[in-house]
Formats: sequence, C-alpha cells, structure tokens
Amino acid sequence: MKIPSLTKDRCADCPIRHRAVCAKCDDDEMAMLESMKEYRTFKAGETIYWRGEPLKYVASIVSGVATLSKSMQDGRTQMVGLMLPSDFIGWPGRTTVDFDVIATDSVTLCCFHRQRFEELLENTPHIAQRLMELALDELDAARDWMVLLGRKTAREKISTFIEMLARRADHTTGNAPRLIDLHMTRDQISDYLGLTIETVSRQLNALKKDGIINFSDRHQVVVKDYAALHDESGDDADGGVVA
Amino acid sequence: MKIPSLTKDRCADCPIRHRAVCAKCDDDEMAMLESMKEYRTFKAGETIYWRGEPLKYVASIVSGVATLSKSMQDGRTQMVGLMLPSDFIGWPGRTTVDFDVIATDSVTLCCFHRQRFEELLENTPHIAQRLMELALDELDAARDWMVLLGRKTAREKISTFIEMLARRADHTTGNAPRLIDLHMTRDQISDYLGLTIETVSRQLNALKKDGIINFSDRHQVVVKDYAALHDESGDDADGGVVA
DNA sequence: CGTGAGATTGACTATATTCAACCCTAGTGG
DNA sequence: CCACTAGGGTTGAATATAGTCAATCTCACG
Repeated sequence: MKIPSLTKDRCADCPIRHRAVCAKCDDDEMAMLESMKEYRTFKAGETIYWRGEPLKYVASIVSGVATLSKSMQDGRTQMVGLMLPSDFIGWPGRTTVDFDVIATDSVTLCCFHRQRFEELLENTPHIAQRLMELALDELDAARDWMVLLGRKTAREKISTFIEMLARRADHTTGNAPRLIDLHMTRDQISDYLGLTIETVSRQLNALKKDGIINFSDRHQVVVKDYAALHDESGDDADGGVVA
Repeated sequence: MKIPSLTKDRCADCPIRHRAVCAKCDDDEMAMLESMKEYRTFKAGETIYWRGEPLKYVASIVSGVATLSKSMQDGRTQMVGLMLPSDFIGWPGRTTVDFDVIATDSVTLCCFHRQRFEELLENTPHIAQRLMELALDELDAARDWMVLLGRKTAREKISTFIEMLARRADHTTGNAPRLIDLHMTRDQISDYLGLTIETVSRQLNALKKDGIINFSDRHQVVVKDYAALHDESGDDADGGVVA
C-alpha cells in the first residue's frame, strides 16, 4: 500500500457512519477508532493492494469504488468483488489478501493499522459483531454472484448488473435512481460478469434497442423501464433467486 | 428442520474437535458447548434447511456431506457451497438461510439452538473468533469458485473439482489420497460446476481416456496422475489462481 | 429377471467467443 | 483551429464450446 495524502475529518460527519464497521459503536468506541484512523486516497486505476502483499492496514471505503480481482496465468481475469462506500477491505486475522484490490474511481479509505485494530477488537464486541455482519453480507453477495456466473445468460448478467448497481447506488432512500453510473469500463464489466468485452457491448446495446435502458454517456445508464429490466434479470420478485 | 435421532457423544472423542467452531475452546467453554449440543442425523437426499425457513439451529457437520444450492424460477440450479465435516451451517445474527441445505450423504450434525448459541457467543470470544475464521474461509472458497464459474473451461472445472476433493478429503495428513469419493451424482456435480450433466460425463470420460483418472465405480475416482490433473485445472502451482 | 434412476454417447444447435475492422471522442501538438 | 493519436467502444463474420435432444447403456434393487 502506498502513502497517499492524509487528512483528519470528524467521524460524526462521516457519510458511512451508520453502515460501516463502526455502525454499532458507542461514543467511547468511536473515540478509540477516531484516534486510530488515517484517511488515504487513491486515484482511478491505482492498486490499493496487490495479491499476497502484507496486509498492513484494514480499511473502510468512504467514497469511490474499488474492485477485487483474480487472474489466471494466461490472463483470464475474474472480478470477485465490487467494493462500494461502507464496505470493508481486509480482515482481522488475515495477513494478506488473495486478490488485487484496485481503485476504479478515485477512492478515499478510512484506514486502521491492522495489528492495532485486531488488538482493539479483543475488547470491542460491537466492532467484532459488525465485522461479522459485513463478512456474512459479502458471503451472501458472493453466492448470488455464483448463480449469475454459473447459470445466467449474457443478457441476464447485464440486466442483473445494472439492477444491482441501481439497488446499491442509494440504498438509504430505497427508490432507485434513474441515472446510474457504471463506474467501470466495458473491459472491467466483462471481468465482473464472466463475459467478453464484445458480448457486454452487444448486450448493453440490445437492451437499449429494446427501450429498457439508454446511455447519456458511455458510463451513465438511464433506466427507462425498471420492471422490464428486472424481468430480464432472471431473478424473482424479491430480487434474489428463488429457493 | 425435522427431528431425527439424538445421541450424546463425548466432545473429547469428536473427529472434528480441532477444526470445527469449537477448535479454540478451553475446557470450560467445551463444557458449555457440550451441555448445549444435540446430534441430529439426516439420510442422503433429505433437506436439512429449506431456503427461507427459520434458522432454529446452527450446526457443525460431524460427518457426511451437505450442499448449499440456489435455484432460479425456471429450475436452473447453482450449488453455492459444499459442506464437509467441520464446516458450520447457519450463522449467528441470521434468522434464515438463503439457499437449500441438502444432505448428499448420510449426515450427522452437532446442533446448537441458535438463540442460545448467540447468547453464549457474547461471553465466549474464542468461539466468536473461530466463527469469523470459518466465515472468512468460506468467503475465500466462494471467490475461488467464482473464478471457476466465470472463467474456466469445462475440462478445467472438472479437473479443479477433483483436485479440490482430493485436497479436502484428508487435509489432516496432507498427502492426497488416490481414491476419491465424489459424494455426488453427475447431476449434482453439474449444478456445482455450472455445467450440464452431459458435459460432466463427457469431460470425466475424456480425463479417463487421457489416462489422468480412472473409475472404480461411478462415484469413486482413482487419480492416476496428480501433476497432469493439476495442469488441467488452470490453477498455478500453489493451487490458487495467480495474482 | 424386470425395472428405473443414473450415466453415457451421438448428432445437431445455440450462445458466446474470437478475430478483425471500424468508429467515437477527448486530449495533444503543430 | 484542425489534424492526429490513442484508448475505449461498437459492429460484423466466422468459429468453438458447451447445451439440447434423443437413444442407449449400466447396474443396483425389488
């Protein structure tokens, strides 16, 4: 991890205060975390962690988007996670990560020295509990993605992807935004969905031709018909796969 | 969860004592768990949990194999986890599971009433810690599987699957067994690998024709050449995908 | 010995990939 | 100000891999 800029903001004003690892903390616990934290920023395209690199810091994403990706020897790459604000990077007890962590946008992290964070955890069950919840949320998300990768068609994959972004874009309000930022190039999308870049392009344009979405620019999608988009996703009414 | 047979065995003799959720427990903690536990058994094919069913018990697998699977409306099914002895089913804080849990073999579970287990956790950091490790191990496994589902060829999928079974079959000794039990029908394997049953059959027989494996019966595979099997898996020397 | 579930094999097909050409747009420099 | 460039994106044609459909086989079990 490189040594980018460093600032001190107030946790009370933090945009991810109620969703991040600190969500359940009381005032004392917040004070502990506040004294430990360091902000770091990364520019689009910078690598936050290389696979296998010592995990010196763990961190919450404050703003921006990062991806977790694994590559095979011959270059085939599969993205195994999309990290949005409030998501946690690195885990206590782990000394490395087994994938590359790359800033897609410009990213701001709220970092904690890993070993000090682990020590803090011993006496701070609120944080340990929240961390467990975050880990389980990621596990659920990973399993939903396994269904997508193993069983969905290209059109279903693209539809699910856009719908997921809409859902996560602002899950505080609950009403999905019309304009969605893809955050990624076609190349990155293809690595996330287990497709080629050409197939991603074709399917996006097919959805556009069918009047379900539109583009304002290459990375901004306008969802014209949420119901239709959902019908194309292969998921049931609740947004998950059916039992 | 149905109410099958019930026995009381000594934790000290338990085959999964040092790998399960109780691995880090001291004598007092073991005594607590021992007083709470109930064994339950399921026959091959029985459903341990239906998706969405209230999670009354959490459990360690003592023996046998269970699968976690998700299905889409039209019947397409993706297995999202393979649970072997010492793996943990259900998590504290979760009131349901989002997939079906099905006994593949005959399965013995060491069950704990979920709410009582959650209460116990409050004062038993050794268990909470171990639970976190188990969750993170599953997350890592899920991410490796995402690479398989999204990027590997049918032949690579089959090879990886057999190699994974060999690795997990007896990771206490470390030396991979020659004879490997698939535990599953071709149908279940295809749901695990994101393939069709026909492709599974063809690829298994292709590996046999190439002298890499052999069958003693439909569910028992003899690995004749581990190096060749590994070369077909698409993974690097360490068994994971390369960075 | 007959039955049926699971497994195999073959022929054909469809979906997504591959390979290749071309387009768009923002940024650069003459 | 415009031409040039390069990276990202689109589109088309041909191909390959795995899927589909269907027939057949195997073997455990009644």
